[in-house]
Order: sequence, then structure tokens, then C-alpha cells
Amino acid sequence: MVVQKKTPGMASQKANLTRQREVVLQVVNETEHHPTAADVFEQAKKRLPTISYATVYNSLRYLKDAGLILEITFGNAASRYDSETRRHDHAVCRHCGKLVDFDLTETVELMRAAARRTRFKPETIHLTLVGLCPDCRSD
Amino acid sequence: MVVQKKTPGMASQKANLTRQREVVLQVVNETEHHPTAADVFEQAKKRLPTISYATVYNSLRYLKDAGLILEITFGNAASRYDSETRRHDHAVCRHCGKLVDFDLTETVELMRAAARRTRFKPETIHLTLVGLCPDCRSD
DNA sequence: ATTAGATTTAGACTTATTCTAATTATTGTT
DNA sequence: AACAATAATTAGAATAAGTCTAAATCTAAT
Repeated sequence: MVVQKKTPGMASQKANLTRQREVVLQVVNETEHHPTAADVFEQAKKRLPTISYATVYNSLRYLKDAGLILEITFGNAASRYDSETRRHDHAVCRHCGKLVDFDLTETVELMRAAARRTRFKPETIHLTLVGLCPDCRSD
Repeated sequence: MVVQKKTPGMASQKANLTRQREVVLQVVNETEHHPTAADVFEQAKKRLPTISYATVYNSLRYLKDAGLILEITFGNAASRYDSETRRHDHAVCRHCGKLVDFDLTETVELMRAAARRTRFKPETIHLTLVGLCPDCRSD
């Protein structure tokens, strides 16, 4: 466990979770379908009317670096944020854009295979299924 | 095979590969490390000095839709283009950004598993290994 | 109370990409 | 060959996502 000496102006772990960061975290946690930064801003403003766009971005980055949320990117669309921080997989609907989480144990296996093949030192792996979600598949 | 009736002004298949589209395709094919649109623009200008940025983007989209190149996206970085059009996997170096192609046969297997799990109608799957490339891994 | 450092804010800025409107090129028809 | 119809190209404006800046505010430790 890392113990940090406090110096003047150095905030404690707890205090670092400011009001705005707390609200941003709440919004991500409570939003069912992986909000974008714009979605988060909109919701956060309801609870903290003076919050700025920059603070939403700063907070999302802070929370991501702190391991409290995950950033998901797909294609050239805006990033979306996920309260599930354990590694997991995604499926994106090509038709309606819906993004769902799932987890395949095999994926981590594949990471090792991929690392062997490429001689990369593996850190994580991103697996995204693209197709039509249950609502959009006509069958 | 689909036969299309020609109407006035309708270009033939072949003719649709205009001079600029041809150059853009050449550049993607000849560039070793998956160029961005900006890279393509820069190179294309050498062969066709009047080509515009918009045409590079239009051409990249045309070539992509025609199945002649692939667009690769990762994180919030600029799209990169790949002359390898068969489905394949990617590895990205977190340190230097290098992007390499590889192919694991297991990935297509995983697509089926992912589709079963999510009830999506599968179309394709994106697998990206993130880590350190051979040059950047210190070991 | 004072100070140092961290955080927030508003708005300017950057970067990637798309759009627009005018021009140019191509093709098929007379 | 001239024309009409359509498609493609061009330059630059517009848009969207995200980052940066500088001033103001907050927090924590003296």
C-alpha cells in the first residue's frame, strides 16, 4: 500500500472526489446506456447548474485515470462512458447504435494468442461485435 | 450478377475509378504503416498537386464502400486506412502508436459466441490488442 | 488569516471530418 | 461535334468532439 506524505495544498484521496467529479460519476453510474460526454453534461447540469463542459471532460478523465469508469470508443463517434470497469466486451448495433456490454472468458485467451503472434507485450484487448441488435434484426 | 442499365451521365464501373481515386488507392496500397487521411493527402498532392482535402476524404469513403480499402479507428485518434480488406485483427502500441495487422482464426469463432450471448445478428467483429510493440517493450 | 496548490469556469482553440456551392469532367444522345 | 445529364472535384465554410488557457475560486495546511 502506498502512503503519501501530505504537503501544503495537497488534497486527500477522498477530498479529490470533488462535488463535480462526484456528480459526473453518479451520472455515469446511473445512466443505463453508456452516456457520451454531452449526455453527462446535460444530466450533471441538472444537479449542478454551474458545471462547465470542460469540467465534465476533466472529471471524466480523472475518473477514468482513477479506474472508476471506462471510456469506450467506436468508429468516429463520440466516446461513451461505462461504469463497469472490469475488462469486458461490447456489441454495437449498426442500425440504431445501441451499445451493450458482455463478457466472454475466451477473450483473455485470445489476448495471449494475439500477443504471441505479434510479439507485443499485451496489456488489454478490445473486442467489439458489430451487427444488428435484437430490436433491429428483422430476421 | 447485377446488370445496370446505363442512363445518360451514368459512368461505367471502370471510369468511376477516377484519376484522384486511383491515386488515393495507390497511396494507401503503397504506404507501409496505415496512413491517416492527412498522410494520404500529403502523398497524393505529390502526384496530383491540385487534389483537395475533400476529394481525399470522398475518395477514401468511395474506396471503402467499394470494398477496396478498410478504415481503422482506435480511440479518438484520426482514422487510418488499410489496403488489406479481408477481415483481420489489429495490435496498437500504447507507447509509439504503431499499428500492425494480424489474423487469428479464432476471432471468427468468437464472433459466433458473442452473437449467441448478445442475441445480435453478427456482421463483423473487431479485435484490437493494446500493449507495447517489440520496439517499445523494455523487458 | 495566509499561502500554495488544485479545481473550476467560460470561452477560445485545435483537429478531424463533413458540407456547400460553384466549377469542371465525363458520358450518352442527337 | 454539340448538348444535356449526371457525377466528381475544388476551395473554403461549417460542424463536432475534445483540449487548452487564464482568471477566479476553493481547499487544506500552516
